[in-house]
Amino acid sequence: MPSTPDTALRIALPVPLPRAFDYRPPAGMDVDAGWIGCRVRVPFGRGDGEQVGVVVGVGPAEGGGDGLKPVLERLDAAPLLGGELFESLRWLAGYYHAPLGEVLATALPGPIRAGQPLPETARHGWALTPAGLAAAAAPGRDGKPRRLLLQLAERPLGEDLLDQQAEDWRAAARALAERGLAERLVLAGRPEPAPALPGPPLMPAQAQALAALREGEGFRPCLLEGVTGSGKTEVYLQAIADCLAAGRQALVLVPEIGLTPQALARFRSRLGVPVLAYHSGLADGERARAWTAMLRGEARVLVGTRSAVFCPLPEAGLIVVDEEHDGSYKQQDGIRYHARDLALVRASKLGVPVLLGSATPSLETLHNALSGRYRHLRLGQRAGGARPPAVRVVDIRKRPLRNGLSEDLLEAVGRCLARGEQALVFKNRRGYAPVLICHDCGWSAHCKRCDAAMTVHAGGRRLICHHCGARATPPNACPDCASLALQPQGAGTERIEEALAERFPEALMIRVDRETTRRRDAIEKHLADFGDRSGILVGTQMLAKGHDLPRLTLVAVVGVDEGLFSADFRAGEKLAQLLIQVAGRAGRAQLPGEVLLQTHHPEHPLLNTLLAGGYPAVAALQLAEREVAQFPPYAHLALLRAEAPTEGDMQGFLREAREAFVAREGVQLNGPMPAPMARRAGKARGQILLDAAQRAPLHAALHDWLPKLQALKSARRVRWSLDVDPTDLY
DNA sequence: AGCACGCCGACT
DNA sequence: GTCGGCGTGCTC
Repeated sequence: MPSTPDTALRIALPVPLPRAFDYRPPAGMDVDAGWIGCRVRVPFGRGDGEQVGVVVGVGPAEGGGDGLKPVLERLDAAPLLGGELFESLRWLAGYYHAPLGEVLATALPGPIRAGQPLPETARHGWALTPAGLAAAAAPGRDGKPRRLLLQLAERPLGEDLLDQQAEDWRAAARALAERGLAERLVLAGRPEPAPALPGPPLMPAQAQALAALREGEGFRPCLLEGVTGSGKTEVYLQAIADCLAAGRQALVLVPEIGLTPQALARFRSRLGVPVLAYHSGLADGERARAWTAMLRGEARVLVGTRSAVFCPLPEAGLIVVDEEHDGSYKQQDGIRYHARDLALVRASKLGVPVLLGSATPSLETLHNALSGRYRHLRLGQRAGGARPPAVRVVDIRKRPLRNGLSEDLLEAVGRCLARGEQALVFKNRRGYAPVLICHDCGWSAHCKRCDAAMTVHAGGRRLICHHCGARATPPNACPDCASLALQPQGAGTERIEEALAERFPEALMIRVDRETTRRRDAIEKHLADFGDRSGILVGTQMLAKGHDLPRLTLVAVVGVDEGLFSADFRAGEKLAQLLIQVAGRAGRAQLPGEVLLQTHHPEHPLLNTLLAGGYPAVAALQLAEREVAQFPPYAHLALLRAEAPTEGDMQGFLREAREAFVAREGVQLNGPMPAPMARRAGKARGQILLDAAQRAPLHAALHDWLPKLQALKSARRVRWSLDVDPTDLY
């Protein structure tokens, strides 16, 4: 469009205001649509404040164009956000009812958002000199330099790629350089797609799944359902190799605890191109570099956690979402987006296949697969002929428990150790005991700032609130009745470890939970130390997936009952997923596995269904329940949460919010109601839940409602947020 | 969210 | 007599 005197630039800024801002072009500059997607520096607010924003539109100013401030500086010569990614981010802003500026701020790596120039992404590599090429053609003495020489004779290799293939190539390279046979240089352009290294032969089910994935073209959402060990990763690898061979980029999303060095190493050792990692543990500069390398097409494969879904894919060929049911794909603060759902939207706009993998698919995804919206690819049995583990329910009604452990369970652990194998005792609760109770009057230690009991730690010498982090020293006597009969009630991982150590004093044992495993790679270290020696692992969720434990044959689950009677409508689904995941750790081809579920409710339908029919049966049962109760995926939810220092402010806001809601056909408003934890960290918490059978009226209602909420004076006294498709109703 | 402007308590 | 508390209003 021609630039007229009143042409303005619409700019999204990283502020929580639901609109863009108009600016005048920089003095003497013409603007056109080529500015859209570029970053600009603009004056903002009173005083001399500046912000970096993104141009989202060019056209006549809405207010006539008078009194607009000028753009100070254009930061990108070419759009940073173009085409599909920009469209997908617009979709995200609309779907989650979040300001576009904030969405852009969430999507861009820190330094890029802050206006820094795009980082240098050039790769250094090694190539043979003419003398080197001649030497490669002639016979020579075998050794590391010789092998590198032959490798480089085929093509120059990037240092990233050499790092991926062997850790000790640098000495060999230096030796070649000293003899004038090889030289270090900057590699221009993109990595040549090299043939993938051969993997194990595919089993029939894997080959079928791959063939079904390859069929057709354009957007194809596929659910790859297969139990632990059925070879999902092998299908991913082949699909990625296809994608690379076609000269296209691949994005692989993994859960937060799934991006282990082993997982990365597996991708790296098999794909003939550099594999970039992207996760929250990366330094700002590294994230910016990986993002930019994808933008420039220099990087071909990116494996990352939730936020990796925002990386540019100018030459996309495939998106993989591993463990698609995993809760870490949903962001739980700021813009509460679901990375799996954004991955689907991106794949659709990009016209590429998206592969959702899981042994225990979310009910949403399963529903889409069963109704034919997604291709449903199934992998049947475990690789290498391993049998599924035998599952036994241990009924502990009226049985004495020693620190939460039944005699049955202890004996099973003893037998496992006697065989020289490994046992995993799983308890979804860290600490010594979940509550300190007075045996005489029933008093229990509660957090002053939360509606929650304090967890006993350090063998009874400390109380910690798991919700706000508050610490306290346990009283010597009951504050209510002065009795000295204060007892830790129930058991967490710490107490279970203690009890097992008492019973099996000789056994090697480690505990893996947030306490013992602060750092990201600490699990790896722990498990590497453990190796394949016989012993006991005690732990929480953290132990449920990943990490190869070849001698693990017994999995004992101690904390089943909490999940059976939770108020959360997703509790059953989550418990079934967790049990399947943790049970999947037991057993290998040569060593059959055993799983024990210790419960007070052996007759519970969820456990019986799981035992009789596995996850598919539980999923079918849960889907039927959701349909009757009109919960997702048969209905759609949005949750307005509010928290304030005083109960009155919080309730006042939610009351006014309710009054501001304009009734709409097909949308129900429930509440205000207290949050399941009505007080947390000293704040009163409440919520309003909207539900609707169809998305369209729900989103129309939210579109009308949000500006009204923003305008409420009571909104200033509370922290509030809207969660579209909440996964937890707390 | 920042940030500035604006009217009421304990300090040099 | 000031420094500063955070209430409320605005940001092209």
